[in-house]
Amino acid sequence: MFNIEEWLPFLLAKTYQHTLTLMRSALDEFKLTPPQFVTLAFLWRRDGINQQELGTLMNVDRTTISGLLERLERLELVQRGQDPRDRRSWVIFVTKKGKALKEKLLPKLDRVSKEISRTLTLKEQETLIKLLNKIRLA
Amino acid sequence: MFNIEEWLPFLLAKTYQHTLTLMRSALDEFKLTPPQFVTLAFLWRRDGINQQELGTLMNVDRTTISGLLERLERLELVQRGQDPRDRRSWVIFVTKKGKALKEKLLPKLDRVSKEISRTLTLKEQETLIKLLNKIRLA
DNA sequence: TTAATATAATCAGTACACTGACTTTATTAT
DNA sequence: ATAATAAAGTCAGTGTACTGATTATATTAA
Repeated sequence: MFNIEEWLPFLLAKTYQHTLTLMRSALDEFKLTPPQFVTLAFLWRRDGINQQELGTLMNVDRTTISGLLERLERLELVQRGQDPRDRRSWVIFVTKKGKALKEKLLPKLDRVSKEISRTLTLKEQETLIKLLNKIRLA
Repeated sequence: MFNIEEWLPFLLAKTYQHTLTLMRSALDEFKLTPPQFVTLAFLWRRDGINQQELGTLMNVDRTTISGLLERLERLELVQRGQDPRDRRSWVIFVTKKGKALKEKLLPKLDRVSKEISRTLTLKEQETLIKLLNKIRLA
């Protein structure tokens, strides 16, 4: 018998929604959304790439990246400049303001993942990450 | 050091997106979206409830349920009728057409969850479901 | 009973996330 | 060198998912 509540896609959807709620309250004071934070987190590591490359790293559609960066630019956290070697693409840079957020945001977001998995033992947390990674990289 | 790719919320987001892609191709021929299917699956079990109750079961916001049902009604898969005992609420019914989909959809969707977790052993699949459930019901 | 509160649903507005069409610039093939 | 193709990004349109405001109906308290 099919039980939707034990169906993997449903469980993933709901646990993900739950993390979104926690992230939103953590990010609220910064006027940032969860996907905007994730985008920043990728750019902190890999500055100066183009939208295509960023989308590939993040597993996000090109049109979605477009909008995300537009909003991050409006917040003055990133800046897009022309790539002299390929005039089709933008090169994305994190601004000083965007870099300054790093120290404040990381501890907050660390707490989010602890909060989500607070009912799991440390070993279970590791297992969960391992299994999700196995699916993701399949 | 913070590594976004091993961060639980990110992993949940990406595995969930992956399941959405698989679901979309499974549901394509039925002109149904993943959340629309989930809604139907809940209604197959619990017909005649109102939007509030459905939202609670599904963990979905009241306004989201509103839109989902409007689209399912447009597809003639559900129908909303007045509740004589409380004129504020609708009572939701699955139509004959909506019930008929059950036999066709369930096997398709069963295959989706198998496909997602095809790189996991059976034991790992059980573990994953157990851990996600633990988070969800926390 | 009337007034204050609460509840069910909708509406307006914002942000993802995707598809498909389009523009601009690069690359490749003839 | 030109034509065909591909790639980077944007735009329009649809569907979630949310917040906050509003409407209509119920419930509760004075």
